[in-house]
Amino acid sequence: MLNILIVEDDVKIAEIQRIFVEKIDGYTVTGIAHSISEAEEMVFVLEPDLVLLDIFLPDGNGIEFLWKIRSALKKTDVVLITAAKEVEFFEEAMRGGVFDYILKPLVFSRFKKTLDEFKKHRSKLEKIRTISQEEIDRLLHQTGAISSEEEEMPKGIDPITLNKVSTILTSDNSEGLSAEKAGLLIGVSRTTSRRYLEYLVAKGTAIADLCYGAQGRPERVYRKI
Amino acid sequence: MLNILIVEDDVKIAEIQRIFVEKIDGYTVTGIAHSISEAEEMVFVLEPDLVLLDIFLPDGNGIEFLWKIRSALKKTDVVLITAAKEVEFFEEAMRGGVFDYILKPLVFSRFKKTLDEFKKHRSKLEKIRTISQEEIDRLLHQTGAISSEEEEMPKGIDPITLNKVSTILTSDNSEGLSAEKAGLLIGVSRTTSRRYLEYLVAKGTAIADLCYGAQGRPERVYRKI
DNA sequence: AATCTTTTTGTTCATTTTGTTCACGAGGTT
DNA sequence: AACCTCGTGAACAAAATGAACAAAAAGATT
Repeated sequence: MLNILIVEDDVKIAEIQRIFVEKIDGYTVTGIAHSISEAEEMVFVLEPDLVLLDIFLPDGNGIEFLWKIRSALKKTDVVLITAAKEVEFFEEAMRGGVFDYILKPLVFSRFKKTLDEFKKHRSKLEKIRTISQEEIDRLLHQTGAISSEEEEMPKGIDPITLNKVSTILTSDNSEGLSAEKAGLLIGVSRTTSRRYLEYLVAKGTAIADLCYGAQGRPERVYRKI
Repeated sequence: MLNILIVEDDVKIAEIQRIFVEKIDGYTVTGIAHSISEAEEMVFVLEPDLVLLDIFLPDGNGIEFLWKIRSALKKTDVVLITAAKEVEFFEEAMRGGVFDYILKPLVFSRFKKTLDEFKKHRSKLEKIRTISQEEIDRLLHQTGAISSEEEEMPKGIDPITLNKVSTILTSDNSEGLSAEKAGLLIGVSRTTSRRYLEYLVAKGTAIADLCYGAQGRPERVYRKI
């Protein structure tokens, strides 16, 4: 059984979180705090496994509270649940080693996913005393092992063509390349260059944007990350 | 160019790390420290983007040094490179928000993967001011949007354009945005921006109001909920 | 209070580009 | 030689946009 402390000033939202937690097996809510001061009183006594923490509270900042937890409790993890969409908060949260960062409005499916992951995470760590690189990669990034150099290519993707597309995308200095233009530069059809560009987007190596013309459907342009 | 500080007591291994870094585009090694005390002197002056940090050093513990970095430098990330296979260290590192944890012996392909990810990570964060749940999931867990249920877009609504409209509406601090003005800011026609703004109203994410001028039909202005 | 003038909305539809399907041909295998 | 596999691109349906225009909503004028 994992213990949870909810820190959320909005009474109704705190209640929703409690109901959500109780719908998920293996968790107990041992405390609910509606302010940072209440939370500080409770967290060091309860020593919960997990704190569900809001950032904006009337009497303090959730991230500062996160640092207090970090300096005092070595076994308590934190999930931020907040409306703060600014990257600055997210960056601070990452450097504070939060387990997850959930944006409001709270959706049950997303919430459950985090708690399920956390349960898995804890039980995995409990079972082992020493760790391997594969396990680290899985736990830290939830990504499989590096598969020792050889990148698995999906069907329809050829390494040589991919390299060409990737290269001209990198060397492009204008405001993005359309599939048409990219294809022309390499000497393949729009269809093919598009296939590779979309693959890069899916992989996270490139991003897609829209370029609106005088009329007609806008052009999809691709840029390196 | 991202700056790296290497903290590693073994001179030979430190040298290997320097050579590895120089093989990867976009990075410069600005300092090498062979002890914690040297590292402390250097890190607060250099303020590197990334510290490659060992845990066991003759005059101190890398994880304690990590906490010193965390409390003083808000823009410096850390990758642990260590032979410490014990989960306790790994857990502490996770709670300290390390970017990655690499086990010795150091393999170039694994090392490069981390630095490539870090470069992507930084440039992604640079480009955005506000963040979505999808982006968070990507950045925090590298799980490529498999997680959340695919949001079905109605015909005529493109996710990219929707995101742009939604963003400028959120960042608008005046008394509401007209379709005309919103379109101008994004680079689309009034017709298009209107289509998306009305979609947001229908979805309940935005509200519409009227702004009466000196004469003529009043202007419809949109605001975030 | 009826009508005019002004300004912006709401809608239609041509235009442009996307996204998908499927046949083709190169290269390898039985 | 027959068969299979896989990357490619021509062809086509679907989608997203904006110009144009009629309708609407307000104040101004008679």
